[in-house]
Amino acid sequence: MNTDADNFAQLLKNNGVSVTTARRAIFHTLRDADEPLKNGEIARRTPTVDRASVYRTLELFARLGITETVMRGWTPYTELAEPFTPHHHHIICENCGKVVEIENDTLEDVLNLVASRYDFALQKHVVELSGLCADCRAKTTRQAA
Amino acid sequence: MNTDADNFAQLLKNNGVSVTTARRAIFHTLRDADEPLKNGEIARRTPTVDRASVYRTLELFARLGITETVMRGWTPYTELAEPFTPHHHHIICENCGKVVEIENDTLEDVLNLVASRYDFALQKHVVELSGLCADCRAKTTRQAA
DNA sequence: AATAAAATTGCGACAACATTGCAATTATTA
DNA sequence: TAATAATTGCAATGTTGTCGCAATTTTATT
Repeated sequence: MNTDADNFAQLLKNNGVSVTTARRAIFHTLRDADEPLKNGEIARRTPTVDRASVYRTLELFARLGITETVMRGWTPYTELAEPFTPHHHHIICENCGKVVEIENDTLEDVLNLVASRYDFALQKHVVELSGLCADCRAKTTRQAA
Repeated sequence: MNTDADNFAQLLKNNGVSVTTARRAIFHTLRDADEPLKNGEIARRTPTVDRASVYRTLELFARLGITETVMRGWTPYTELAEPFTPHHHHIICENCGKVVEIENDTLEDVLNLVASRYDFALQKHVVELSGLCADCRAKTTRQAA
């Protein structure tokens, strides 16, 4: 078991970069959080590693596809990508901030369809949806009327 | 004519905030660029307005839905939203950086469908697709084989 | 297991980006 | 056009991200 950590190490080796304690530490921070974090926050939660190294590592992770970036408000958040976390998207309530993970094959299919229509081979995609959740919609409607 | 600027002024008034030269200047910067800009870049391109005011204004614009934010790489970019710019998405080639605007109703429909399935009333969405364009795919394939 | 070579890290200094309080200015209202 | 309210600029400060280089750690080799 502990397959994730192993896959992670393997992935680094396959790409000809070293498997270091710093990289493991940052990977674990991401793993433990299991939700998107600001880059600064990742640095803060990994005090054993220097800020500069954190950023360099994060850049590496992104390049190797270990992490992905999502937008929340105006700030970019980083989270582990596909092999280490199930593929999903978020939908955020603009009023209460509730975040729900969504998984939907139709959505994926349509994205690929659209891409191919423009003669692109889709590699990555970011989908961020936001609106009003049922609860807030009820409240808002009440006071709006 | 000059409807856009009028709509803009109207929108501010409707929301009970002042129509100021600073706000007009920033609006024009966005308008002239007609592509997403980093917030810092917006400040740089609007030297008549103090940086602090630019950020405060940008925050206001976002709140009023005048602007939207898209992610490119790790940095958030701001661009004018719906009423002032036609609704569209981008697909970016990871190799040559080519950016193509896409417009597709099916995509929109699916997004709404998905949202409603989670009991959300969709208000905004960000969709960023990236992959390989036809040209680059041809080249890449050649050398990969 | 020991060592040489290569890769990565931490450090310190720095640059860019963003935020805050407050006095001066500008827009709005009557 | 004067009074009031909103917004701006300024200046100081915090935060985030970057860079070069010497010290350390990892990896490859024996």
